[in-house]
This record gives sequence, structure tokens and C-alpha cells, in this order.
Amino acid sequence: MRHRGGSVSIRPTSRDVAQAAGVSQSTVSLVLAGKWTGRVSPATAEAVRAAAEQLGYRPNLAARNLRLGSTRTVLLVVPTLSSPFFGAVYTGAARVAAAHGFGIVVYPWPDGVGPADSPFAAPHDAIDGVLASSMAVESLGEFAGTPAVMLDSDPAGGAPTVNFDVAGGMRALVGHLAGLGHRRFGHLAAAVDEWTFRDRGAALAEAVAALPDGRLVRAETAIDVPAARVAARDLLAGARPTALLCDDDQIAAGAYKAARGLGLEVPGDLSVTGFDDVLLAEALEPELTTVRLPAEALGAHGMTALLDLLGGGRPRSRSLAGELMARGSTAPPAGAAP
Amino acid sequence: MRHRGGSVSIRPTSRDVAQAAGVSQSTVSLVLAGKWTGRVSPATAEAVRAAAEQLGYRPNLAARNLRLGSTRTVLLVVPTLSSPFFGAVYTGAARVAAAHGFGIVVYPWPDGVGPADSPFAAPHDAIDGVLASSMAVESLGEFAGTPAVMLDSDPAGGAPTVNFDVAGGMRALVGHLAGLGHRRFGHLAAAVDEWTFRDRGAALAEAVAALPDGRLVRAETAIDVPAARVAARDLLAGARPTALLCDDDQIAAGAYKAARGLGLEVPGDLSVTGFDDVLLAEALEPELTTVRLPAEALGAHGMTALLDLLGGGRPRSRSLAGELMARGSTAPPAGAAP
DNA sequence: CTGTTAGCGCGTTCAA
DNA sequence: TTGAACGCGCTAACAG
Repeated sequence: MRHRGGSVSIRPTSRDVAQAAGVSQSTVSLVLAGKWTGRVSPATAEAVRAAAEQLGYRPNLAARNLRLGSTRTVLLVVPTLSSPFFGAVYTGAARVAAAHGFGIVVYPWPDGVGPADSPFAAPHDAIDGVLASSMAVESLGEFAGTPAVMLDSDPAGGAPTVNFDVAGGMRALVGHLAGLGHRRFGHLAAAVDEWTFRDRGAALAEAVAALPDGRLVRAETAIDVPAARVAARDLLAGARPTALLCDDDQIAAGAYKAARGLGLEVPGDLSVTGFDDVLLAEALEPELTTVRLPAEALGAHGMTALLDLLGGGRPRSRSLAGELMARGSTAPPAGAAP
Repeated sequence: MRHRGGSVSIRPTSRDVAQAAGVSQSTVSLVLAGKWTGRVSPATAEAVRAAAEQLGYRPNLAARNLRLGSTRTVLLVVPTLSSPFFGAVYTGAARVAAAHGFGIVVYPWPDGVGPADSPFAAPHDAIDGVLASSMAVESLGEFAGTPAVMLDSDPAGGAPTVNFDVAGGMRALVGHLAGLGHRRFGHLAAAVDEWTFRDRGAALAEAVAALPDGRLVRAETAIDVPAARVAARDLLAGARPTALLCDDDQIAAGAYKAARGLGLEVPGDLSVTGFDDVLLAEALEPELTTVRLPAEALGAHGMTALLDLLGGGRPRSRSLAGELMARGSTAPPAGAAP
């Protein structure tokens, strides 16, 4: 609703600013775009700024995007918001994006939701690029064709990738445990068909096989505490590993419960390790030996690669090392010589 | 890379579709908008759909938004992504939004970051409305003027609000503990100046005051495990409450550690309660008695209210009840008669 | 130094 | 039943 004469509750356009400043629309555009030096007199430039300020003018993004064909916005696609992990990824990515005048917007895209579900619910292409974390490149469906960098995903997808060296992390864990004297290992694997978990499993199997007398049993579980508890109980009831390596800190929490349920003490009777080092690791008791994955660096490197890609470059895939966090949940096996 | 008859894989426009189908642009628009009944012959409509499908046409959002003046997108502003809580809020909001053809995009806006930090980093106004969770309406700054619904925020802000009945939750907790025989309470409060925590503290003080012989001591802590541990230790070293009510599950995790550090058993020597019931509550041992806050319902009701607001309505503020989850961390105080 | 002009791709009148 | 023409607000050429 427009009120003539007095104040206007309608959003001012660049034309309104031009009119108020007594210049043309293009002059306004130049001045507000910042690159007017030597093309507009400082006096008129100041007049334009004043008029814009006083009118509370802010450019219409839709129009600007339409004209420019780019939005300086990238989409961070994550499988879920229910893990603190992605908060860190966002923070890292947003920091480098902001330094380049880019914005990041987060789009949780749970697996198994087809693109057909909501034709206009996704930001489609109001974005310049996609940063996708922890998913297969194929499940990007709708965003196919948009420049994309995959995070924590299968490097065999064709898109540039920034990953964690999860294999190295697993080897570090096994090395740590073997150094403590462990030989009989259990693997509580995440029953999720993702690259990172496949890689973890393979690296673990390899590392144990390389150990003289190394033995490994394996069970799968969903990534939640109750499921992990059941899976751990079943595993421990059969074989009797002295160390249990869990694909995720949440799974480790379930393993704790199973161990206590069986009268086993952690770490006295059973060493337990996790993976990720999210908030859970330090909340548990004893605190969890795990591998810290540099999630913030993942986001930052991913955004850097995407910026490179958008600029026409061909960023190289790379891998980020994790860090072994040795804490209270691991100890020499019972009866081992110190 | 798509190879089709040697043509370049440039994004098709509605004009391309029109040309391919042998009709005019407006016909394409009508057909794809779904409102063509009685204005376009079924045969041509089908031809248009086929052409669009075959070309992989998808409308340019920027142009559509410019023309329509609305984006059918709302922004969910959250203070952090590092809490699983907001994942649930998103899920609830997204479900309702999708049912109405709206999309939701998440924008993490940490407290203390001024709007001046990144002129174009925020989605500004490429949105129809804002759903802001767990923040003061004043800190919405940049989005002032956009239709907004506040979630889990101070109802005194002017904007429509959807909140949790945290006061009721606290009363339920106190009732539960008092029923067990507790009279001396400790409050580990979150040192965060947010409505929800102020409300929790007030409700707790009131409930304890209403109890014959009720006593309450109080300490503040940041919301993380190590800080909470220190605060809890200090509190327990002074007064000797038999029950410790924590403003958050993470704080409760720290309290567990402090208790064990002092040789106190939970719940034998000290009952502990949390608030929120996020993943931590069931991972701890013993499992945490806490108040489950219906985060998903919060998001859903908030989105419903925002839709109402966008439609010109005046949604009423409302409050959602929490649910007491009595688990293993609470028991009668030592020496109490059963 | 500044104003005029021409679209970006779409949805929606108006005529045919 | 369909097509031609217009304009959303902005920016980038090109004139003046």
C-alpha cells in the first residue's frame, strides 16, 4: 500500500534512489557497486549514497541475480542436521566464503528423499555451486550440472573431493591398541553404505591382518545408541575381543552399555574406541579414545576448492589427516605384561 | 557432460521449450504452472510437458522470483548448527513447508556477528519470511521488516512466538524429585542470557520455594561438559544438595563427572536431571532423567504460524508442553524412608 | 562525467 | 484456444 506525500511503506527501487538523488539509475548502480572511481564525481556519488541510506534502499536480489546470472551463494548439502559434525563443517566453509563475498546456505537433504517430493522446495539453482558432505555424488540428483565439490565422500565420483584420511586414522587406532598389547579386535561397523565406512572397514581389516596373531570379528549396527548396544552385546557374547573399534562415537556409547551389561569394565576388561570426536567423546565415562576429524578444516578446504572451481580452475582432490585422541577408554588387555 | 546431437548443454529456457513444442512461451508458462484447464488443448499441453521433460527444462528461479515478487522460501535462522536440537526443528518445519510448496533454507547466525560483517553473505530478502529459533528478536537486525515467527524465544518481543512450556517442565522435574523425597536442590544454570534459561530458573526457584523445607543453591556454567564439571564440583563442595537440576543435558554430563570425581554415586548419592533430551541423555550412564522438548513440533507449529502470517493472518503465540522422561539418574535420597 | 538503452527469463495481461 | 507484447529491478554496453 502506497501512501502519497508522507512516508512510503513500499520498498524503494534503484529508480527511487536515482530520482531522490537527481541522477540516473545507472549512476546509482555504479556508485553502489563500488566501482565508480573516475566515472562519477565524488559529489554526486555522495549524494547517491545519502539518498540510498535515507530511503533505506537495498537492492532486489532476484533482479540482481537475474541480471548477473550468479548469486554469490553456495549451498551446503548435508544428510542431516542432527549431528554436530556438520556445524563445524559449516563454520569452516562459511569463514572462507565470507572472505570472498560469498554466502552459504544449508540444505539438509536426507537420503532417500527423491527430488520429486517437492518441485520447488529446493533452492534449485538460485546458487552458484554446491558443497555436498557425506553423501554419494549420485544422490545429488537435482543439482547435477551445478559445480560441486564433494566432502567426506567417495573420491571415485568424478567431482573434486576433500576427504578425511580415515584409513590413516584406523591404522593409528590399531597401532595404539597393538602397542598396548591387543591382538583380538572387534569391529562395530556402521551399517551405512557410505564411502567413509567402507574405507574404515577395509583399513581396519588390513591393519589387523598385518599384525602377527591379529584376529578380527565384525558386526554391523545402525548409528544410534540402543542399536549399537544390542549389536555390541551379541558380538561380545560370541567372540571375546579385548578391544572394540567402533565406526562412530555414538556406537561406542552403545558399546559401553553393552560391556557394563555383561559385567565387563572399560577399559580394564575391554578397550573401546570411537571415531569422529564429537561432543559425545568427552561426555562419556571413561572418556573415549577416538580419532578427531578436522571437520572445520574440511569445510574450509572444500569451500576453497569450490571457489577455485567456480573461477574456472580444476582443484585437486585432497585428504585431511585425523588425529588420534588417546583417552581413558583404552588400556592394556587384562593379564598383559606391562 | 551431456552429449546430445553435438549441441552444447546450455540450460534451456521456457522459450526453448516453446520452440520445441511448437507453441508460444505463454502457453508453456500456463501449462507448467498447472492452470491451463480450459485454456489450452490437452494435446498441446501434453506436447509442452513432453518437450519440457525431454529438454530437462527447469524454470529460472531468479526470473520467477523477480516476476512473482515472492520466493516461496523461508529462512530458518538458528544460533548454531552444533546442536542436534535444531535438526529436529528443521525437520518439523520442513514437513509443513513442503506440504504448502515452500522451501526452507537454514541460516546459522551466531550471536555477536554483526550484519556489517558480510554485505551479501546473508540471503537478505531472497526469502518470504523468517523462522528464528532460540534468539532475541532484536538480534534479527538485518531481517527486520520481514514477516517473522520466533521459536523458543522471549514472547515479549512483539512477533508471534512458539515456545516450550519450560516452566511446566521444571515443575514436573521438581515434582518428580520431591515425590522421591528430595528437599535440598542444586541448580546448575546455563550462563546464557536467553529467555528459556531465565524462565527455567524462575520456575525452579518458585517450585522449590513452594515446597515445605525446600532449599535451593545455584551456580552458573557455560553449556559444555568441562565447564559444567568444574561448576558442579564447586557447587557440590559447598552445599550438599541431594538433587542437581541442570539446564541442559550437556551440563548434566559434566555433573556426572564431578559427582564421580567426588566419590558420589548417581543416583545413589546424588540425583541428576537434564533438560532437552537430545542424544546425550540416553548415551550417558545411568541414563538421564530429563524433560523431552518436542523440537519437531516446535518447528511444525512455527511454520504453520508463519504461513498464516504470510497469508495475512495474525497467528496466536502458543506454548508446547514438554514431557518428563524419568530414567535412571534419579532415585530417593540416601537414607530416605521408602 | 553522466544519461539512454537493451535485455536477463519469466508470468500475465490483451488481441486475435 | 493461442500468440504478441509488456514489465518486474537491475547492470552493462554505448552515446552524449
